[in-house]
Amino acid sequence: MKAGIFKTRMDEEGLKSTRQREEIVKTFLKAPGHQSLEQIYSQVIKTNPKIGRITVYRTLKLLTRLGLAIQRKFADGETRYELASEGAHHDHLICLDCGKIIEFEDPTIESLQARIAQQHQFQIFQHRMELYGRCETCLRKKNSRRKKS
Amino acid sequence: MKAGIFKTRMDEEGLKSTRQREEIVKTFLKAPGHQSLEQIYSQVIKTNPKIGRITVYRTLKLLTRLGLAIQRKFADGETRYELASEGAHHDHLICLDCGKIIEFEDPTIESLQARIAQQHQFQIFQHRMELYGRCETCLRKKNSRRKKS
DNA sequence: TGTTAAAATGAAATTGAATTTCAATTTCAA
DNA sequence: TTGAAATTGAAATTCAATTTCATTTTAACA
Repeated sequence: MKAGIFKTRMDEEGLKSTRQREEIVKTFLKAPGHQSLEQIYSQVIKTNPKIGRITVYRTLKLLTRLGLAIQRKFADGETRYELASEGAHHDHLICLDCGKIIEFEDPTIESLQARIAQQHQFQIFQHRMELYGRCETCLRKKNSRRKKS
Repeated sequence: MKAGIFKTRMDEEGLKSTRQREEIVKTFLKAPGHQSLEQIYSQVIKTNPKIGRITVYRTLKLLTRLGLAIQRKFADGETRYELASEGAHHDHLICLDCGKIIEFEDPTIESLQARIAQQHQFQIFQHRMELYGRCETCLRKKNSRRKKS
């Protein structure tokens, strides 16, 4: 997503573009991934310490409403936001040691969904799949530590 | 799970069995499924209005620690508890209209997990898969309503 | 059976994330 | 430039969940 789309969508909704919103959006775009509200906020105040946490909350919520951001809640409870454009529909691998979040897409999930839906006569709108474990880096670290001790 | 196991596990941990705990556990066992803290609490006070919400919270947390209950957080944000014994590893279908939660197990999820893990060199400990949509009953209701209007 | 240390209870206070309120400020269309 | 409408941000509020702490209960032991 380019910053321009944000302004266009704002216009469409009759909303106003402010300095604060522009800075928050710019910060959000600069560091993609799955950022928590606190992470975004702490980045924003580096540029402009006058912007309040409240405005960051509101702006991210606004981006979500406009369809430009997606809100995610993983098992750790923290609310995170990611760019809506980052791949149509992906799921997540989460490292329980370092917190790294990796996106993945797997075509077989779709057919799996379809089968489950049919079995239970459900109409599926969306899904959530998260795999929790240990990433390659943390796995190596742990193994080398074990050898030493 | 039988109520007896609870006492045995309590003994093992050096914990004390109290009237309140017994009533909370009995209530929890009586209505299996995926109950929210509030649902359990409102059932408990029907039997004994003197039991506080705090004790219900603590007891469910205790059951989780003992491995007898499992805590779940779905997209609606409410914390729910289910019996640990209800099938080793299952996932959930959630109706967005009526809130009904259906459990399912699918063997292909395991192989899917294994493939993703290998691709990303992850070691998977656990997963979470939730399908959100509309259940058969609500689907029928919606269709019949549409025909009438 | 009585005593007592350890554990549990429950009311109130606290926490922490997120939201609402409201007066002051800013934006933008006319 | 002006003014209505929207936005901002501090403070207050909400809401679930947790912690604190004085009181009560439990169960092990004398």
